[in-house]
Amino acid sequence: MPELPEVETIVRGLRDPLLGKRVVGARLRRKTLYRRGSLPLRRLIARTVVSVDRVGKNAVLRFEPTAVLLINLGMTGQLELWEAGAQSMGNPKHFHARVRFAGGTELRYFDARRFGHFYVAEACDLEQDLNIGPDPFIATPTHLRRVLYGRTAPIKSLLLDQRVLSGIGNIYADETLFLARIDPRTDGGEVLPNARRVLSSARTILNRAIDHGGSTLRDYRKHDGSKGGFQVHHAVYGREGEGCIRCGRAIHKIMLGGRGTHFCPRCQK
DNA sequence: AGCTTCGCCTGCTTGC
DNA sequence: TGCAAGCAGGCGAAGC
Repeated sequence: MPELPEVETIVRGLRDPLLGKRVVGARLRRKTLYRRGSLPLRRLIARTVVSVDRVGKNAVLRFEPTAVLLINLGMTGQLELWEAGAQSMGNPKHFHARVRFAGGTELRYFDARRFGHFYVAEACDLEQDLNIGPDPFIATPTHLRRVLYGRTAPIKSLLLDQRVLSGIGNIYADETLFLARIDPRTDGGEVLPNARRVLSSARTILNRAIDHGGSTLRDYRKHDGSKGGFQVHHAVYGREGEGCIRCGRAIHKIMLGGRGTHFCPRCQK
């Protein structure tokens, strides 16, 4: 599942190869992958990439003359950087879009479950149009306290809400709460005194994950087709029944807000 | 408004 | 062995 570390890894890999390149062809075959209000992908033809960044879990490419391409990978989206003459790594069965650049480089999009979204606009206010909050590297404890104040939903569910904090998905929500030693079922409003610890834990986990190129459970791949390495460092996610790395007690798995949630009942209060 | 559930979608896993 | 049901979940919509 491409969360912040996975998208950050992909974006870093795409930045140098794409900066300054001019689009000579672009096509998205499956219309359902467009986010509402998007211009067609071919609108990018004859424009040049001037920046490649990440906002929350989205990859954001900006162009001159003015245009912006926003890609959300959903659950199984893959961005492959393809060079002329190379073998494609993606499954052709799930090939949905390509952007061709002068010189022969292509950006290819694969997505088995098709939960991803493309959004093309002449200009856009990202935070407003995406309706997302700051990511954990940008957010302050004050911001977190403000958005959690009085909330009765479980903190785990609120960490998944991109309007509260952007970039965190199911894996890193569980890992963050383990490091912060907070029970995922705790009411959001009761976490206010620990907002600083939640934020610093999120940053620690996300930074570690980025250092390892993200977590590959099944589908996630970097831009060059290789896998991430952080999955072997998960403390709780996917470790139901195994021993807690801190106290040895079995990790529990419950459903919270419809999501599988992993935690140590002894270490997380 | 806030909280929860559902639907989208495919492929791997589980159970009969 | 084979088939059907179960499960995974990011995100937006719908229901309460």
